[in-house]
Amino acid sequence: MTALVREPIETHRQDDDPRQRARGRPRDEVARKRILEAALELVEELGFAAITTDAIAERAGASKATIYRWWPNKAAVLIEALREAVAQETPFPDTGSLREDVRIQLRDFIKLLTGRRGRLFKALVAAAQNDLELAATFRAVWMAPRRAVAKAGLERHRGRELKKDADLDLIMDALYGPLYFRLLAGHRSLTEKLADELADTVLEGIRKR
Amino acid sequence: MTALVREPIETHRQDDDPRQRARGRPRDEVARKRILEAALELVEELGFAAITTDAIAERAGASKATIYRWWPNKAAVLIEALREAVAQETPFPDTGSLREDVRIQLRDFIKLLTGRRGRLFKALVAAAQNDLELAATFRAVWMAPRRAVAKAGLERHRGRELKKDADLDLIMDALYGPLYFRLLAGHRSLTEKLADELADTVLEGIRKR
Amino acid sequence: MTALVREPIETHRQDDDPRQRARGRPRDEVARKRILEAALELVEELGFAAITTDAIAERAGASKATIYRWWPNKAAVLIEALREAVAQETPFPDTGSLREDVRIQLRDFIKLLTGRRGRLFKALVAAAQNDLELAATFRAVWMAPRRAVAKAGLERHRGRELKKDADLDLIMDALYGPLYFRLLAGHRSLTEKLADELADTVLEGIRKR
Amino acid sequence: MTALVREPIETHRQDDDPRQRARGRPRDEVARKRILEAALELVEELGFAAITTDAIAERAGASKATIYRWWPNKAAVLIEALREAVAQETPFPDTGSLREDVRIQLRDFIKLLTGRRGRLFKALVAAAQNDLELAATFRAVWMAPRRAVAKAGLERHRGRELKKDADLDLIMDALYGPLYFRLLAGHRSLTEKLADELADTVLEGIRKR
DNA sequence: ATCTAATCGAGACGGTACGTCGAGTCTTCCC
DNA sequence: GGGAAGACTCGACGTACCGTCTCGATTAGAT
Repeated sequence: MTALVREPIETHRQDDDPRQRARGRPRDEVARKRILEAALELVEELGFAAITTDAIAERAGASKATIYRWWPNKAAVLIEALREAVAQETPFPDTGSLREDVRIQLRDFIKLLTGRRGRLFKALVAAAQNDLELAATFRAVWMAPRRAVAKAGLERHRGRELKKDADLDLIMDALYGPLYFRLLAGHRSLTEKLADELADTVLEGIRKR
Repeated sequence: MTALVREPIETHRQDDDPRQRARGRPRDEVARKRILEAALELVEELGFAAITTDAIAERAGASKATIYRWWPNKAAVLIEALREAVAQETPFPDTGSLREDVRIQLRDFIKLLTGRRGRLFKALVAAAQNDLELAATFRAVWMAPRRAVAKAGLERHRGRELKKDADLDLIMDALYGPLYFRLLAGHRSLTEKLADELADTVLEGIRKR
Repeated sequence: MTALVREPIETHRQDDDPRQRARGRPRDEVARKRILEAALELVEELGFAAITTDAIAERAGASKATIYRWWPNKAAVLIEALREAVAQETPFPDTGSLREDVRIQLRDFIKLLTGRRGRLFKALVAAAQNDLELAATFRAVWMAPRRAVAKAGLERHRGRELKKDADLDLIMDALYGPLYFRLLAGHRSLTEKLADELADTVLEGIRKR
Repeated sequence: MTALVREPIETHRQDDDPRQRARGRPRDEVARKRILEAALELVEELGFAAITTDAIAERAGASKATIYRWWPNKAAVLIEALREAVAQETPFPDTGSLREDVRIQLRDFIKLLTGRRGRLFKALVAAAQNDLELAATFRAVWMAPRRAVAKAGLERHRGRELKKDADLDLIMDALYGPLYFRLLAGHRSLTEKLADELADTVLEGIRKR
C-alpha cells in the first residue's frame, strides 16, 4: 500500500529502533515539508492538472531529483500531503445521540470538501482512476482510517438506535456516497442542509423500530 | 454546453434545410463512427490513461486532423461516444410499485457500471475534474436526461408511497451517489444485493407513513 | 553509415523517383537548415561540450522533438552540418608538381583547421571516441571522400615522382596525421611552415630515385 | 598544470619536512590506489562514456567525497592513473642505429596503443578537447616527458645519421602523429608493419646525405 | 466536363512536461 | 580530521503527447 512512498535501497525509517540511525546523510526533513506544502498550495491554487513537478520543485526550493527520489509521481506527493494535513482530524463525535453524531460528522465533512481541501480530493480521486497503486494508497491512507473510526462510532449504537443486523458498510456508503457524488459530479452544491436531510433520511431507513 | 461539439467555419449541417446541401466533400460518417468506436474500445481495453489522440486515429484508420476538425479534444470524443452508446437507454420502469421500480433501475445501473462501460464512466468523471467544460457537458449529456427520467418516475409515486414534500434531488443522490462512490473509490464491489438493500434503506426513510 | 541520419518509417527521400512524392506533410527544409546553422554557430562560439540540444532548438526556432526526429543526437547534427559546410571543398590541386600539389593541399587543410571550423573538427573527433556509429559516419562523410580525392591526386604521380610501390595510405597518414595530432594534442601550432616542411620530409622519403 | 591534482585546505604533504606530520588521520593510500585502479579498469572495460564517478567509487569501495577531496574531476583521476601506469616506461632504446632505435620505439608505442591502455588514450584525448586544463595536464604528464626522452634519443644521432639542422619537433610529429591519427580516427589498424614503414619513410626524408 | 470547395489520410511541426542520469557538493556518523 | 554512505542541487537528456499545420488525393455540387 505504502509502496507509493519510495524506500530506496534500504534507507532510514522512523519506525526502526530510534537508537540505531541509518548511515549517510539523513533525509532532509525540511525539504520534505517544503515539497509537501508547495504541492498542496499549487493544487489549491491551480488545480491538479495545471501543476508540474518542476513547479513543485521550484516553489519548494528543491530539485526535481529529490522529489523523484522519494515519490514516484506528483500524485503520490499529494497523497502524503493529504495524510499529513488530515492527521489531526476531528474524531467521530459522541453526543449520545446517533442522529446528532451523524449530522455533526457529515457537516464537518462537507466543510472539508467545500474548503480549500476540496480541490485536492477531486484531484486525487480523479488521478486514482488511472493509477491502481494510487487508488489503493488513497483508500489506505485516507478512506480506511476514517471509515474505521466512523464504523466504531456507529457500532456504539447498534442494538439501541440501530437495528442489530444493520450493514454498517452500506450505511456509510449511503451517508458519504452522496457527498462524494456531488463533489465530483458538481450537479448540486454541498450544504449543511444536505447533511441534515441526508442523515435523517438514511437513519430513518435503518433505525430500530 | 454543446460547444464541445465543434461546428467548424460555418460548414454544412444536417439539421439545416435538407434541400440545400453544402458544397464540397461532405463529412465522412463512416470515419466518424470508426473514431467513436476506436475511442470506446481503447478506454474499455486499456483505460483512459492509455488513450492518445494518435492511438484513436491509428485504430480508426483516420487522421488526427479529422479528429480535431470535429472535436476540440479527446474527452469530447468520449462524451459523444458515451452519448451514442447510451442512446437506447432502458427507460425508468413502471411496475406500479415504487420499491420495484427503484430496485430495477438501480440494478440496471449497476449492470452498466460493472460492464464494459464502467471504465468509460470512471474516465469521464476523472477527466471532468480538470475540465469545467467537459464537466458541464457530461452533466448535460449523461446525467441530466437520466435524472429527468428518474425524477418523473419518482414523481408518479408522490403522495402515494412517497411523502408529499419529498426532496427528489436528495433522494436521487442518496440512491445513485453510493453507486458512483463505489465505482470511483473502489473500496467495495457493486452487487445486486447492494442495489436492493440501498433501495430499501433509502425508501424506508422517505416513504409515506 | 548514414544510419546517423534517421529515416523514420519510410519517409521521403530525394534519391527516389522525383515524380512520386511521399505522402503527408513534407519535411521542413527551412527548419532543417536553421538547425544545422544554429548547431554550427553554437559549436564555433562555445565549443561542443557547452552546447545543448535545447540551445540548438531555441536558436533555430525549432522544437527539440524535430531535432530528435531527424538526428539521434547532437553529434549527428554536426556531422550533417559538416557535410553541408564542406560540400564545395577545394579539390586536390593539379599543378604538375607533386611537391607543389601536396604543399597547397596541406596549407589549405591547415587553414581549415585553424579557422572557425577547427573547433568543429576537434569536437567531432572527440565525440567519435565514445560513439562507434558517429565514428563510422565521420569517416564516411568526411574522411573517406577527402582521402579518395587525395589518393587520386597522388596516384597521378606514381611511377614518376613517386615510387611504383608507394603505399598511398601510409603516405596520407604521414601527411595528415601530424596535422590532426597537433590539432588534437595542441602541443604545437599549425603553421604554413609546418605544411611545407612536412611535405618535403615525407616526399623526400618516398620519391622515386 | 598540476592544479589538476588538488591540495585541499592546507593538509599534510609528503614533500614537506618529514619530521613534521600533519595532524589528523593521514590520507588513505590504499583507497587512493583502489580508486585509480577502478578508474583504469572501467575505461579499459567499458570506455570513457561508461565511466561515472559513482561507478568508480562503487568499484573502489570508496565514497564519492573521497574522490572529490583529492581530484577535481574524473578526468584528473584518469590522468593520475595514466601517470602511475606509465611510470615504468621503456626508455628510448640505444642500439647505435637510428633506424633501429626509432623502429623499436614506434613498435613499443603501437603495442601500448593497441593494448588495454589504448582506450585510455582515446578517452583522455577526447576529454581534453573540451577541457583546457585537462589538455595541459595531459601534455605535461604524458607527452612532455616522453617527447623529452625521444628528443634526447634523436639528438644523439644529429650530425651523424641526422642532418645537422633537423627539426626534431617536426620529426617527432611525423613519427607519432600518424599513430595517434589512426588510433583516434580508426580508419586503419595499427600494425608493426606500419611502424617499420613509417620509420623508414620519415627517416629517409631527414637523414644526412 | 470542368471548376470549386471542403473533406480525408499522412505525417511533420512547435511546445510542454515528463522521468532519468550524471556531476559535484554537503551532511551525518564512525574510526 | 579522513572516510563511507548517501541525500542534495543543478542542468541536460531523450521521450511522449498535445493540438496545429501542410501536403496530395478524394468527393461532391456548381458551372
